[in-house]
Amino acid sequence: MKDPQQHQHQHSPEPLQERQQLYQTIAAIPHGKVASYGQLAALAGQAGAARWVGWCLRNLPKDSSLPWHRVITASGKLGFPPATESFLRQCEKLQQEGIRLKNHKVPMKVYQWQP
DNA sequence: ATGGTGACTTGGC
DNA sequence: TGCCAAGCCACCA
Repeated sequence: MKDPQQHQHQHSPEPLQERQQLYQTIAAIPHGKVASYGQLAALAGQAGAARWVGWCLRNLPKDSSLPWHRVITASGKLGFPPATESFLRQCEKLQQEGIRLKNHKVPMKVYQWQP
């Protein structure tokens, strides 16, 4: 095709289903393990959409029981700035699962989920 | 349509 | 090890 952009009719996309796929992937992270945003995006069929994963978690329903605390950055840092309420909540939940943070970071070599 | 923002990632210094 | 610039994705003003 000469001009593919003109042929994108993209009628009703279904981001819902893609989000469900992501939720399912996050729910599969075992207790005591963590996964990175990018890793989860790829596993959910959305490679390269790490920021989208962050957005989904940000907009997670309040009543959701998803283990959001097991999702961290690829470098082992948490998604929140240190000393924030959310940061502390996540810290506690991780520690409850036996995950100890070193200098505000999770030792990925040890705790990263490897499906 | 365009530019800015964020619970990101990767590659180079 | 750590900071920065680009690249990426979805959303919003």
